[in-house]
Amino acid sequence: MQRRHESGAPARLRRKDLPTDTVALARFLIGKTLIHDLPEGRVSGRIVETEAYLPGDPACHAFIGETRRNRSLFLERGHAYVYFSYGCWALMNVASETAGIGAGILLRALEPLEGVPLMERRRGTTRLLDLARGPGRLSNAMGITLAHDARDLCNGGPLWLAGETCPQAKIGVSTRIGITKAADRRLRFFEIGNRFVSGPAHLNGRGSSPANRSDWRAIPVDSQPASVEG
DNA sequence: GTATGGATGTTCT
DNA sequence: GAACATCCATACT
Repeated sequence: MQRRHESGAPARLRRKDLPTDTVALARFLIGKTLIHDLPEGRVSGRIVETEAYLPGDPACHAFIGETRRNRSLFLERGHAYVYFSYGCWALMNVASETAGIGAGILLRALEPLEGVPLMERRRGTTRLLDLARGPGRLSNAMGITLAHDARDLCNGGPLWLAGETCPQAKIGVSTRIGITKAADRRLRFFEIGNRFVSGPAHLNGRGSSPANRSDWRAIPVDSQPASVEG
């Protein structure tokens, strides 16, 4: 679904606005705004896809214990964990839980809102759909690099989270993408029907055959985070 | 629309 | 030296 962004930025999210629980935060972030104020101007986008990496989760980088690479996951919620993936890409996460507990949310896709020309230049394409669909593209379009690892997104800095630019649509849940450990857990969240969500259609609520219906499901509006898996 | 394979560098064994 | 929360081009149905 296409959206025009409204004039004026939504309010900054403060740390106390963020749920502490990792699954709750992953769901909360869908529909919120990621903003980066660069010297060249502002780039921003609507978060449409996230993945939760929980405490004690074998797929979470923090599972092996705190190392130099993953230490940002152990920061208080609202800090960035940015790491280098597959030799080319910086992947952006938001640390969750309380300080000392290693867990976080991978931001997988954005619907571009502001600074589209800047994103196009960084990405080397003018295809709106390809600017920030996928975690590597997202960081590339937003100008997020390893230098942003451990940054606090809630301290008034240039990289920050903001509220919704329009009401949150329904959220779907599926298995996570591109992992081998704990691959059956349903910890990927996305805005149902949004074309800027990455991954195969059968995981995004757009599967054509009825057999694919079981690959994802809508989350009941009032469900508790603990009940969305399974 | 989906599937496959190569490229890339850091981290940890 | 293997693993890796990916992307892109290419070759299919």
